[in-house]
Amino acid sequence: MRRIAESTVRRLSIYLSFLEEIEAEGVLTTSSDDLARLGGTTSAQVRKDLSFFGSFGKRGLGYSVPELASALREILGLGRQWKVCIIGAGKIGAALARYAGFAERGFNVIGLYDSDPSKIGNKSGSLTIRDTKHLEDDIHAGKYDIGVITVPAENAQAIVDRIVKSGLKAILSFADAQLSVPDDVELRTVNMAMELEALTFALTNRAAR
Amino acid sequence: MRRIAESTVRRLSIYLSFLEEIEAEGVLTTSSDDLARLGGTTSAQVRKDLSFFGSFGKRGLGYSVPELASALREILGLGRQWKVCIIGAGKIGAALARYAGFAERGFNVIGLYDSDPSKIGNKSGSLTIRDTKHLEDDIHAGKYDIGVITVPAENAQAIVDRIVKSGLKAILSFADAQLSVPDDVELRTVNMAMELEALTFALTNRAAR
DNA sequence: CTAACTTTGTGAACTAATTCACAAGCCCCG
DNA sequence: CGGGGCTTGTGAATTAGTTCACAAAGTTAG
Repeated sequence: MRRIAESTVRRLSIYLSFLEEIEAEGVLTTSSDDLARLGGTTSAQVRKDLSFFGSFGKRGLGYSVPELASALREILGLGRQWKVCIIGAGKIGAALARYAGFAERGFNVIGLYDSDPSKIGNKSGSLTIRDTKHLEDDIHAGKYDIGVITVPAENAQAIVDRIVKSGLKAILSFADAQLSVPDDVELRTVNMAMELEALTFALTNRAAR
Repeated sequence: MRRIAESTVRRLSIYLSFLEEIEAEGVLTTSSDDLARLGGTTSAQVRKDLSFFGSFGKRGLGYSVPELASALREILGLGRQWKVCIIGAGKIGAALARYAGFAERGFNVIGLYDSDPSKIGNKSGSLTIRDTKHLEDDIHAGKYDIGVITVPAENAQAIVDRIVKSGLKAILSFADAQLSVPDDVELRTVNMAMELEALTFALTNRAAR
């Protein structure tokens, strides 16, 4: 399989969320044009994106909503349950731990860690906060597929190094820090400062656009 | 000015955060090579990114850390304070409202809204939760530059429509929904589902990469 | 002052991503 | 059952973004 662009994967997510929405409404077929209108792209782009993975539509007719949704779930790896741990039981970590949207998509948050002794043992929702010193053992035991990092920026790289060393291959970081991981580990960073700066850049340079 | 790529703006943020880090350590000069190593890019990319905005270095020597940091702050629109409101005082909204990282960068969260009568009037940190029915008036009064949306996905578009109509030009959304805004409004979306799906896509298709 | 050494800034070359445009396939109607 | 009308799937063309490669400009040492 050819290397798939990140932008393509992002759009597949968008298509899928739209498909699930209309699937729930009982809509049976849709078209690349419909998908494009919602996703803010073009119908050619939609078809090109899908074409990397196969051929899912019927010419003259469009796509079967349930079939395409199911195919996209498979492509995106949503055909199974994923075990997630959150490291950092601060405000954001706790908010994420209780975020229902995760479970709906097959992401089961089954571990929450912190290094602050005053937090360890406390409950956050249904989870008991564990000491980060157990992280290595828990990861080795295959407890988790994905780690979510919500520790302060200055501790983030150290935690990442530890969990990478223990064999975790996918990390989502909310730390305002530039992290580095080996090539075989997938890292995504949600950096609020960066998003806000993209906004202020646009506001400041509006005249130029 | 030529249209600046989003990827360039993102990298400028990364360069700036590195510069501020070493500025605090008292480092006086740096090079495109240093900036590249940290940002996970190449020195040519760094120089190209900067070249869209002018010429900031000295050949043979590199860049003055304070000067380049200051130039980047100016370019990114961080040379001033920004007034931010958060709409949706749920878990995530409340966590963001108290997030110290915002203020450090000149983003002052001075308004927090919710439509739930049981929340209105409550305090979250130093902010009192206001009824969303005041949003239009407050925006018209010029209270805010940027709106952060943390309402449930199903209400997000309605809120966006209201604040756009009231004249707000920059929105950061955390709702798991595809939102649409007019061309002259800048919208960024942080979609957790999408980030996780990018991870599971990578995990599922690892062999192919 | 000159030569050796660095590092920037930037056209040119290259690579990646998007859009175009149209043949191919399928449905429906008469 | 054949023709008109749609919509897909996909090479080709275009546009956008990255990397190369080197002249220009500055620094340092002798």
